[in-house]
Amino acid sequence: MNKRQPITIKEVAEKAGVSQMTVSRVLNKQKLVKASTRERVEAAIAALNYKPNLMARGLAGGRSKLIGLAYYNPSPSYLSALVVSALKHCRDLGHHLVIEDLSDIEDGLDTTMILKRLSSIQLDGLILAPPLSGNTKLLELMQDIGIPTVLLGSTDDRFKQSSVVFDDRAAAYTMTCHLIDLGHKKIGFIRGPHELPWSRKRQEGYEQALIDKGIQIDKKLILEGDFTFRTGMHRGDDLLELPDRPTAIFASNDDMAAGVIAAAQRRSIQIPKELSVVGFDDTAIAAAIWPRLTTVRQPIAEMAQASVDIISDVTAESWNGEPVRLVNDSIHIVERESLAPPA
Amino acid sequence: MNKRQPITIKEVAEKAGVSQMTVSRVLNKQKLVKASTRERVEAAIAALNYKPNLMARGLAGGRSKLIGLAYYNPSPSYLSALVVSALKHCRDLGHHLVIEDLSDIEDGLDTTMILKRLSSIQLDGLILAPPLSGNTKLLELMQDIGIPTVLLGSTDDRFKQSSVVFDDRAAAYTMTCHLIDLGHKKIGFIRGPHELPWSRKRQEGYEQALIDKGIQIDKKLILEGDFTFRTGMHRGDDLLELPDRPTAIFASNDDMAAGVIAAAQRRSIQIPKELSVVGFDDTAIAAAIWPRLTTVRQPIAEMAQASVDIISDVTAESWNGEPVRLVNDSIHIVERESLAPPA
DNA sequence: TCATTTTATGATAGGGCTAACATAATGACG
DNA sequence: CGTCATTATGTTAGCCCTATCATAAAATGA
Repeated sequence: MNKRQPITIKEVAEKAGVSQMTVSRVLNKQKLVKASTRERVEAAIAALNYKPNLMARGLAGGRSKLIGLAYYNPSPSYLSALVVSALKHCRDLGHHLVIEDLSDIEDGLDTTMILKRLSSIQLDGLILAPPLSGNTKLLELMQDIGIPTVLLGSTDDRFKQSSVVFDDRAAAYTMTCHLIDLGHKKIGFIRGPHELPWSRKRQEGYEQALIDKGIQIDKKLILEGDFTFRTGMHRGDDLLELPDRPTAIFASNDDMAAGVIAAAQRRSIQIPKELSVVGFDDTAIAAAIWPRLTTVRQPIAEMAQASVDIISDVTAESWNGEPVRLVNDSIHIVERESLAPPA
Repeated sequence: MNKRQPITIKEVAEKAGVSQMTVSRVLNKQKLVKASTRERVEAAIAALNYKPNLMARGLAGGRSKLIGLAYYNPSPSYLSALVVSALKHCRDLGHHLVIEDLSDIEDGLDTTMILKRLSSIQLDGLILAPPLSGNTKLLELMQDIGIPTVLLGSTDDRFKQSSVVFDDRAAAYTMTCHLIDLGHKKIGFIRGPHELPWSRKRQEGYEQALIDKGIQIDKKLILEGDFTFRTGMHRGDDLLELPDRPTAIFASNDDMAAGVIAAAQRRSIQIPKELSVVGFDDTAIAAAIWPRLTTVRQPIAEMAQASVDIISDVTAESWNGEPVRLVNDSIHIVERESLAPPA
């Protein structure tokens, strides 16, 4: 039928007996259209089944309705939580999501490549997922290109960029206190890579809790992983081989916690009877192993949604130019089966 | 510096002392440019750090460099494997990936909504991930709009659409034979939802293997799950409660296999000593539990890549109009720790 | 009532690029 | 050296929409 030749704004205008501009105004929900005219135009749009051409819009107006989401070596569960939520919200707001994988951009940071990709596509804004949001050079670059950027999980006051962060420190603090309140005194901690700010934040929360509860920090109980299952298992092995092994292990993400559980199960250590294991993030894997992980929920979906909102707002004309900084402070411990008082 | 006003093709043309069209031809890698001219233009592009404007390109040429990837209620690991791989390949080919979540499109299939979203964005092509690729109504719709579509994991000869499929039947057959060859005779099977073609295919493979090896099919050993960890655990419980319980369980995806392992561990059944468990897909979870899952690898990454290739080719002018149908027949069993000969 | 503000609509001009055709330069060959 | 094919480049006209400014209509007020 009318498939080959898409309807254009011109035809709608004719059908409604108005100018293209009026149709455009209706489409963009501007105020200056009489109610009766608006209705007529909307009827014409519906009748012709008209859909505005994004490309033309982007070209003419400068706004593309395209939001970028860039990441770097993501954990699958984190990525999909992020993508799914961002996507849902994009759709609600009439945007589209363009995913950019910057994984093979080395620390050398191939500026040319990134620039080429990002600046040719006229994104309305860009969401930088961790750990990209901690990459100063990249932030600088974005500031230069002038794409409105939202940093996820990290802020940097040197740049005028919006951000949505989670209080990692407080979350880790809360979880550690929870462990201590249950009676644990020897709590192993597996931190993330030292170069990532949230690794540090989580460790700080852990240490502060120990201090506040009057427990000596034992450096032997603090090991570093890289947020993967594999290193979680290795560091778990290390902790379990200690002559006086911990009664609980707090891994600073779920993948590593799953690794610790695997390590314990290989040694036939009963969880949670002989060893408690807790994680961080509440990603899909937390509920997909047995015993299921007790973990701190990181509100990934909410944060993704907030990021999309910010870009949507920043793109709007009413924006005052100030970066938006959101802190999500909903700390919630998801109780499952991997945690119990010490024997 | 030169950030506010992006460089346009015009400036490049001036700098190189040629017409815009020649620059355009260089950009689009057409043949009809003299080598010396091409070099001059390329130098100008590099010098000015010019990046073509996608929107303008899409508007003028009809090709947007945008490839859509639509899904419905994905498993996180499958989704991220898909996205990451499709993305990588898109980048290599200079495309961008626009993700579309059709999850809340009910079976009623809100045509208007989908149309509105998909047809306004001028996608060069659309990849339909399972189970969308099995949705006849949707396929019909796509055919009508005329977007080149690639079906992932499913074909439908009624439509002239390309597809990339995996031989689920053969893979399940191979795995089942492998179990039997190890000495297993009572093999439980947890199938997927009956409405999905690949659920059926996998079950057929399982049953055919039993038949070929002269083992009676026992319907009590075949249960249905919905590809989630949760139902895997429940059906695992069911199988393990059987008076004469199986020595091996073949779950038709990894999430369900993980559920079976959890169920066994709760009953202190040793894996693989007392029970072997195998999965299907080789997604991230297979290596993120202990014991790690022996599973059939589904080449998600390769298939995603192939899909992108197809769209890229179909978009090219040289295309002959025929749908491309690819079958990936690289069946590979990933041996890990969850499988052993029966006690 | 007419001047003045406010509100609603229209006309025009691109935005950056490519398709399609037109032209110019080059080469082949009798 | 002219003819014709071939290859290389240029010109022009849009693609579909929105910004901007201009105009028209309605509302306000003295």
